[in-house]
Amino acid sequence: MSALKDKLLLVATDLFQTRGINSTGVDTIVAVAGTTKMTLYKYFGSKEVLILEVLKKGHLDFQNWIDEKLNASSKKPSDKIQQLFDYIEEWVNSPGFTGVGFIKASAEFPNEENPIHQLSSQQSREFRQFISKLASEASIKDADGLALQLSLLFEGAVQAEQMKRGSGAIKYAKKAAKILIDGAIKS
Amino acid sequence: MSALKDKLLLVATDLFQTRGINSTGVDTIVAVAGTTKMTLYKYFGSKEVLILEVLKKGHLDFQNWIDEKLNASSKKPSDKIQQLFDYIEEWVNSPGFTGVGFIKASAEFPNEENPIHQLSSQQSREFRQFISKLASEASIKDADGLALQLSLLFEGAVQAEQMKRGSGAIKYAKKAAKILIDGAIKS
DNA sequence: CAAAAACTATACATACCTGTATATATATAT
DNA sequence: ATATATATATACAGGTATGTATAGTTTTTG
Repeated sequence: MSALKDKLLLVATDLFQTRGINSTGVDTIVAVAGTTKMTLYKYFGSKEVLILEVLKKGHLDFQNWIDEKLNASSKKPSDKIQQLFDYIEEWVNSPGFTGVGFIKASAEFPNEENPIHQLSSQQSREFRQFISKLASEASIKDADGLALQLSLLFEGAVQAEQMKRGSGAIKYAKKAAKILIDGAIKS
Repeated sequence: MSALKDKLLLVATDLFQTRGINSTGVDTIVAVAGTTKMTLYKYFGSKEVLILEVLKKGHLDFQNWIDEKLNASSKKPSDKIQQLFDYIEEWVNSPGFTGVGFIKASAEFPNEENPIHQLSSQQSREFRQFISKLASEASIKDADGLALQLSLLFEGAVQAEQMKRGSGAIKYAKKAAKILIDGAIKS
């Protein structure tokens, strides 16, 4: 991967999150990245492609990070699901955190036929399936149901944290998650 | 209130939710409303004012609707908080539902100094305080904590429902809410 | 009926957007 | 050292956005 392409992805990720996707022009992106439009359009054929790649990279980075954390800390499935929100909290509170791409993207592109909306929707679904797999491995009966509930807490908390940093939303989401997980295990 | 102003607010509300705020031009709004830009700019001095008024009306309408429902069904505080998500479900599943304004608006205007973001943030806070008051009247100890958790579920579920209609998110949010409320009552 | 208010029709100024065309400079590699 | 790939600089085409200016029409009201 070229250094400039990487830089463009990094800058675009930050600007999209802090200023919004539609409100960020390609001129701004290349200016901040220290390059020109010609280069941007060489690596990404259009702004839409750039947005899609930003979303893909963000999702992949998060998935890899959380996967690594969970595997490093414990091998027991029942521990993993319990620790999920601990790591989400750590991730949200990390300095570089600017939000979750697919949550904002789906709000800015509500049309279901739009490729950006479709990718966002798919990533949300993938994350839910990831939680469901954790729940399933922890022998929880209604794994899909619990996964949906936990993903609601996750998306709600990230939303709240984006709306106002340091809102404490994650802390209470974590507590709620524990209650829901414990309830799902017993039943 | 003028009939045309009302129509403009109605049309703008729908278009903002279904196509996004930034993606909806004033030309489109006046065309659908069957009037002209001159009229729009007479009632609303700018697009920003229109957006703010759309948000205010949407929030007020929802608050009035849910307030009325809760007061009509029961006078017992402990019933009210339990029924909150029943009515939210009814509201989300109603035909006219197109989403929650302040959730999308805060995503499209992430800058905390933007008046639209500030109003969205305030409305989210107001709704949380409304839940907190319900919880408090139902003699729940950590009313603020529970309110935050329920609002996360609410925002997450609406987000999910906006992302994909008929996702069943509300149903599971309701179940989760019940668990969290019961847990908060006992402790 | 006549005056005032409300509304329409249309053109336009200004700014910004994405995407491209053209020409030039700078590394890198054989 | 010279060809090739990579990046820059800049201008511009075509579209769309918000907001305004001007003039004419309809509706309401006294």
